[in-house]
Amino acid sequence: MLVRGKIGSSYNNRKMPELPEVQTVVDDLNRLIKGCHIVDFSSLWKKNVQKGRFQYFRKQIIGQKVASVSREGKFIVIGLESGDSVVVHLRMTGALLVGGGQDASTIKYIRHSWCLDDGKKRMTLAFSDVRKFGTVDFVRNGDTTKHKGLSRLGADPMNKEFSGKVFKMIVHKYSKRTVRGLLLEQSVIAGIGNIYASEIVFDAGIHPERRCEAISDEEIQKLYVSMRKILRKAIEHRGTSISDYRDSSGKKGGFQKLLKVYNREHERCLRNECAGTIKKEKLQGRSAFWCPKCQPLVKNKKSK
DNA sequence: AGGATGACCAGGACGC
DNA sequence: TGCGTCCTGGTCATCC
Repeated sequence: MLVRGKIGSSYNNRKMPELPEVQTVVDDLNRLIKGCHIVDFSSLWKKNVQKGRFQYFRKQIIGQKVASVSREGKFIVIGLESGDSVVVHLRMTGALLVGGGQDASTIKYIRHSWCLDDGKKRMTLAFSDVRKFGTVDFVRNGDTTKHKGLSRLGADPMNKEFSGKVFKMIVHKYSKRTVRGLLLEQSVIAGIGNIYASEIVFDAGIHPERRCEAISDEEIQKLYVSMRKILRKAIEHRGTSISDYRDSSGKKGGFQKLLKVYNREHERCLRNECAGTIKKEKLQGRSAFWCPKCQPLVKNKKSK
């Protein structure tokens, strides 16, 4: 029996599924549900299914076959053989669990479930979501322009075409933004959330509030390398679990052991030779963590 | 007009 | 015990 009070004691320290967590789920689903037919769909929170058009959603997907699963920013796109798509966003506490992945900490929060058939047996794909912010939508012909969230997504930082050159152009274009603000802006760079934004700027040794126009080309390059490195490492470790995140088997990720600043307020900086203390502050309404010694706030230049 | 700010959504934890 | 506040990301309205 899980003692939830203990697990959730650091409630402000829970985590959202960001790019690496979503990628982990997508990779798992590709392995587990590709080729399955959708036999049935039910929901206990219809409000978040196609903005309340539950019957429409259900009708569109039943009988369809799962062709592939992919990621767009933090969205999970379940491609169907007809060309239509089911678009899922886990928001803060969502998890997609296949078969027996449910445990005590997730089973009581199942909001929607799909009954799938792989030709030999039936299985359940369950959407567990404590906060009920997660959404499920149907998109005809995979036309992403018809989906509000998908249509507004910026470039994917893990895409091969997202080069250092492209990143530099973005940083120059959004010169008035802070570095952290830029990393978190889904319409520019898709997939980075609070945890990884803090980890990336720490790795690059850049203060989160530096303005884009004030960072050197060398720093832009550093930031680019850190962004790709941190995200790649987190995917390798199957994401970060602080409280809620579970992969599709209900298991936690492993990247939380490698976090250098996130959730470490008042703790010692982990960089060798640094005696700094990790600072936490709300920036643009979200908690940011950084080491004031490793990431000094170099005065932002006034624009010329 | 671009960027910042705040409300909203939901509900568990926590302080009093 | 119970109430108010906090916290979280994405979206949207509003303000400067």
